Amino acid sequence: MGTTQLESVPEPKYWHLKTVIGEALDSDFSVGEILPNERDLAARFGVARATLRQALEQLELEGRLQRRRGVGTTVAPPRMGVDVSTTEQAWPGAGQDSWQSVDCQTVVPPAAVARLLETEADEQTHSVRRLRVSHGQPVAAELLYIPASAVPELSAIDAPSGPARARAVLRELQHLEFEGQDRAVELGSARADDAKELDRLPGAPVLVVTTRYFSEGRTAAVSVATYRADTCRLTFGDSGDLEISHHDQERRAS
Amino acid sequence: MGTTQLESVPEPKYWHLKTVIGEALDSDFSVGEILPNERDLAARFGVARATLRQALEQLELEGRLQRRRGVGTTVAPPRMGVDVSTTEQAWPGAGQDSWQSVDCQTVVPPAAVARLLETEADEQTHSVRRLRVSHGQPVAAELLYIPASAVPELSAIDAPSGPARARAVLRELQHLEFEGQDRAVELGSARADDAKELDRLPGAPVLVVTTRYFSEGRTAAVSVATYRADTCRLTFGDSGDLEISHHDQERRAS
DNA sequence: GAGTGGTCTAGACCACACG
DNA sequence: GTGTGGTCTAGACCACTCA
Repeated sequence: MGTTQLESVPEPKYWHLKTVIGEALDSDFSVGEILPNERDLAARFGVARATLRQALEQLELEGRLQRRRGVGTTVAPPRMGVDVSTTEQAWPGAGQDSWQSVDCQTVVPPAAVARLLETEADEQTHSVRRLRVSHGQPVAAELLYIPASAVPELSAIDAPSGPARARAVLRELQHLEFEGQDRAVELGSARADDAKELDRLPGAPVLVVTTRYFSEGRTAAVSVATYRADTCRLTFGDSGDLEISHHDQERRAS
Repeated sequence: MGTTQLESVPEPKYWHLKTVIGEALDSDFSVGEILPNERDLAARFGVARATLRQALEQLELEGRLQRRRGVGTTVAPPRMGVDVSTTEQAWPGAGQDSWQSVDCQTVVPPAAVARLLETEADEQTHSVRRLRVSHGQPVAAELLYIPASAVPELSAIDAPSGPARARAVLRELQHLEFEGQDRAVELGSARADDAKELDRLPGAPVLVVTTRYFSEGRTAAVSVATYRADTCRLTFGDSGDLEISHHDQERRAS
């Protein structure tokens, strides 16, 4: 009787909110503009703050919003394309590769890395910390693991740690014969140390790029690079100028 | 007096929980095993259910848990490696490429896709829907856009829609000269239609792979493929057997 | 119908940035 | 200090799966 339309599958409020706000971002806001605070927005839409936050979280995940504690919520610029192509086959640190070395230590790698390196679980590796900056922003933090046995000359390097040692280690790497590399991308959440380098909170979504470097028939190095998922689009090949946002997709006609 | 240790930066409860549960998963649970329900777990750890859920969400995001409404929470198997390398340069649908065609329609593409295709905003395109299945599970849903003007022969195909038309369209594509492709990966959230194909809830995190196909000096096709971020690790090159989980990384000695 | 995860509420307090 | 987003609580109800 009263129900003219049967809401067979009621859409969650936060999903509907996300759509509404997303459309508002397209039409009424420009990049960098600040949104009303969460309490006001929640009141305006007649929902609890937690529900409003669920919608904002999704929009942030899609790279459309940027939220900073103590500051506010702003409209994010389009994601920047970051080249991670494997076409330029070379050791990390070769030439000018947009990474800056931060530190180097000697550590026993985590089990997963040891497995990739095909070393004993407790074998020592050099661990180089690097940071990738693009357009003035940190976009990725990397840990590069090199088995001590792969480059014995490294034991001769003076500095026990620090950026100087990191650069020296990378320099030694170039002397090995490069036989290829291997890459994988998956979703992860930022560890505390990575989050700090990337200016994000721990647990922030990141794209984890794992690279294996081969030399002399074995795995000579493994790199685990965590890219900010909110601000980065990883590009392979010459698609650096590619300009697409997933949210721009719409439902096609049914 | 009473405070022997100053908790300078108290770790969020959900973060600590995530760590504790993560360790428990490694030591006390095996793949496929079901966890206690959320209400019991929350009570056991002495936190609100919302807080417990925040921890579980993170673990699910990292591919360590699988939650299904009405069923329960289970320990997820390691992510499967899905090859998306660009080394095998060819048109989509060529040979046996692990995709199955589902449907084909004639639509005006979303603005972002039109931009990639370098077509007018309202130009018609063929839109092929494909599904990728790996190890018996759907891992990706794709929409492939081909400007009507790029392959005029397509207007002669009989079927107005359906898988038969999809296959016919792909067959026509093979006749064009292949000049290269372009790929980008970014984080997104599943649209309602993709979520349904992937057996996930709308908004679930996905890895969006955008590919441009070039022919005769122009963009002849654009593919937008959304991969389940929880179950997939995208591999480039011959790293299909790569076995790493990000969570396996640990803090290195400071 | 019982049990599960998913959504939602209306509060509270905390950590942080900035003037 | 004030205002922001981040965390947390203790409930409630809903949608789904399965016996």
